[in-house]
Amino acid sequence: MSIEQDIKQPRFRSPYQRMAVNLLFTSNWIGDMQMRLMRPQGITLQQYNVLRILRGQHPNPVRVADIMERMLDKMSNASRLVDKLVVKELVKRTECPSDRRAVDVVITESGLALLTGIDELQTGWEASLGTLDEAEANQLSSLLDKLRGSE
Amino acid sequence: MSIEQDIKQPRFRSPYQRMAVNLLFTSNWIGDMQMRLMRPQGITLQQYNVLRILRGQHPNPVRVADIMERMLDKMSNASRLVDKLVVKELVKRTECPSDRRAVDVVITESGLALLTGIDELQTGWEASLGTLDEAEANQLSSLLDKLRGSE
DNA sequence: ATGTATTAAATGTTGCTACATCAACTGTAA
DNA sequence: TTACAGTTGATGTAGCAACATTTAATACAT
Repeated sequence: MSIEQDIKQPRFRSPYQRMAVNLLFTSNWIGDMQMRLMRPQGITLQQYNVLRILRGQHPNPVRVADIMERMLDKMSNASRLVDKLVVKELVKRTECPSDRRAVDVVITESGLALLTGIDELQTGWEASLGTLDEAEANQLSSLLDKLRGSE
Repeated sequence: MSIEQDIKQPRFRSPYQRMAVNLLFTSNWIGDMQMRLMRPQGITLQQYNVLRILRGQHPNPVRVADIMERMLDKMSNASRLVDKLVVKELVKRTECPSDRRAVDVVITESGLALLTGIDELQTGWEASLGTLDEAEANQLSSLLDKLRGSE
């Protein structure tokens, strides 16, 4: 369905405005599906992102500042996200011995197990994006990269 | 810059995962710029979206439910967004005479004036997306439409 | 060694989303 | 007319983003 129909706006000022609106809309559409995927697992999308980052470095610890740097949503409160994950016992937080300001965060076995389960769900979800073939998916990525190239 | 560099993740499971992550990231990138555009105007991005919808129907009133339907971010609290705009005197809220459950919302002169000023800023901002030419912008939109086609 | 600047994390505030629920109102059928 | 289902908007809650500020620890210059 065209973006015009999806948001019931018949005209746009320019191809650029149309593209920008389409991007925000499609991103929400994807984020929404991802969120619905995570909820039954007891975590939110942002908590999942933190866990993924931690798994990427496992068994090495990751500092809160490093987590922030790698998050998609810029930075803000990785500290509070880690809080929630500690409560769920999906990560462990220990004071960094070499720098007592810093905090080392490590994913637990329980956290790794959760991610393993989610991996399967993710693979299934990606299959539902099959309206684009691989070449088109790559082309879309390239256009996005080029768009941001302005910076 | 490639998405791999932007988020410091060297590999993705598939072109589809890469595309999805790229979409979320680029959408945040655009939303961020838009937000910075709005803030000096004293409104948030979501409040701006509500005003745009109201201007589209001006001088006809729009119901809260209609606003929700047209918002990019699905539905939730158009009611509270209208609250904030009423306080700023950018919109007026009156009980709908034909159906006392419904609420008619209309943009004020002050609201229209604000949007006129923002229009210029938007046009300037769109120019900064010029790393893509118009054909590429249209192509990107088409790919996004096709992606959502799965539904 | 001491004072200053810098860094890391935590925390407080505002605004938003998603969801559930509620209250008021309307339409319809018995 | 009355009962009930559906609709419209408001509101309460949890979670996250952006931003500013605070606290603690460290680095550095004098």
